[in-house]
Amino acid sequence: MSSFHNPITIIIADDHPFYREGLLNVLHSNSKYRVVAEASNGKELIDLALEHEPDILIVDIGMPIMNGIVAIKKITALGLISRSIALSMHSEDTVMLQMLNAGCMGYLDKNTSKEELFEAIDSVVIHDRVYFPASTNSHMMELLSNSDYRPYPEAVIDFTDREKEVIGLVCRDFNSKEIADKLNLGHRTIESHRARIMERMNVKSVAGLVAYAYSNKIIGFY
Amino acid sequence: MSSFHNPITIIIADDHPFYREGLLNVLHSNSKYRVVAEASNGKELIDLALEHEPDILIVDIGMPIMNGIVAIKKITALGLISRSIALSMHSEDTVMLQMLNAGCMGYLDKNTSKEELFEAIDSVVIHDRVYFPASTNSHMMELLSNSDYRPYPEAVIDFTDREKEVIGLVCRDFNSKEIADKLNLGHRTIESHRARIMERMNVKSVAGLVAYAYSNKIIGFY
DNA sequence: CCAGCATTCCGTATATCTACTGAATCTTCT
DNA sequence: AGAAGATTCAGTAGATATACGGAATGCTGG
Repeated sequence: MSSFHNPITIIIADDHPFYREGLLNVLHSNSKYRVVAEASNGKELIDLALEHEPDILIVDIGMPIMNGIVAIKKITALGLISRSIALSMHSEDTVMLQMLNAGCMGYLDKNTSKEELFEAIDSVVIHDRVYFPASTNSHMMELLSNSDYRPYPEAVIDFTDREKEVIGLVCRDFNSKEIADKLNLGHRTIESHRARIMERMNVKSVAGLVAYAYSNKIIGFY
Repeated sequence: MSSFHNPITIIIADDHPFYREGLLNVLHSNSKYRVVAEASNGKELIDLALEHEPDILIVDIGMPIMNGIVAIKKITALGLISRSIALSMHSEDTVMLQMLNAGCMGYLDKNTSKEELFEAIDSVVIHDRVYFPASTNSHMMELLSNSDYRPYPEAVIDFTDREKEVIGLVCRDFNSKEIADKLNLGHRTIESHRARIMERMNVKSVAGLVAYAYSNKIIGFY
């Protein structure tokens, strides 16, 4: 059903050169695979994906400029490449759900093994099947069956500049009045922004807002 | 003044095998350096440091089980090794300050270059001088001179089990009453915990609490 | 056994946030 | 010019959180 090159062509995307080096090394050790390009952020990834049209993208979620989920979303939206595997740091289940929404077919913890990586690639490219590591899968099932669990709504929300500014200041422990003074605005305005942000994030309180911001790498980690 | 082996002996610590692989590769390419061990978490790092007593530790901050800062702190507390370089994801200045407290002599962004890594190692090991990348340094200066900036108090706070439990639930957007129900406690008890946690974190509100928890990887990222 | 700490609980008062609305500018895009 | 969205501001009410101070219980290591 699925057609692909031989060797399987791959683009890897990660903002850490050493991690890319490691990935590259591992993939290079197996002649079944060929890495045709490397990207260090989401924008680069889009350009390179358009240029090379590889069989699969192996994409780090947390990248500067444009994160992996947004990039994958845009690429799949272009109808270009339907196969990608996301790499994430902490097997965050919310991220996993976002990814599925974005159109990813596989998910790997960043501290995965060589064997699992190969298995994931083969599953997605050759067998055209989604791949999730057994461990995280069961963990997610558990979470999904837990009524307390409330996944974040969309894959990635495009917050406006002002919203991102407010999010950043909230995360830095400033209250509405302090933020208002800082931005020369009324505190009610800030509260409007906060309410709107929380509504869009689908969280109930400032705690959720900050957690969401960190989980989704919206803030620059001052 | 500073004595060291030839080649310079190194232990690297990172929870991601591929990142380790990349680091290893880069260091292996230069005969001046020799990696004598690899750790995938802070506890392992401590054991290996005791065993090998290398010239320098290159340590990722964000690792499971025990993070890099705690590990370095414990190792330096043992008077064993005084030289280490911390690797961090996002050039977070709060982390940088924590690291200095812990006794680190160098700091590198995880997406640093091969050249900068070598420069950092040589600076710390050979010249016995602290190393900070020019970019982050100026940025930090700017932050330090900014009256709004309030660094976190200690390097790492040992929160009690209950506190960590509460921190986790707060980060998951539950309010005091919900947490109380979940733990079968009074909501005032939870508020006491929150107050105590915030006091120790030296933050003013939930926002600061959650931000601190994420920045310091206290929570398990559910 | 005692000191120290973790854990639990609470009253009062104030600060801050959140919900629910509604609405006036301003920019941007078509 | 008109539509859509971003940004700004605000009233009212109620929910939550925070400050400040105090206290009882239980466990643990010296």
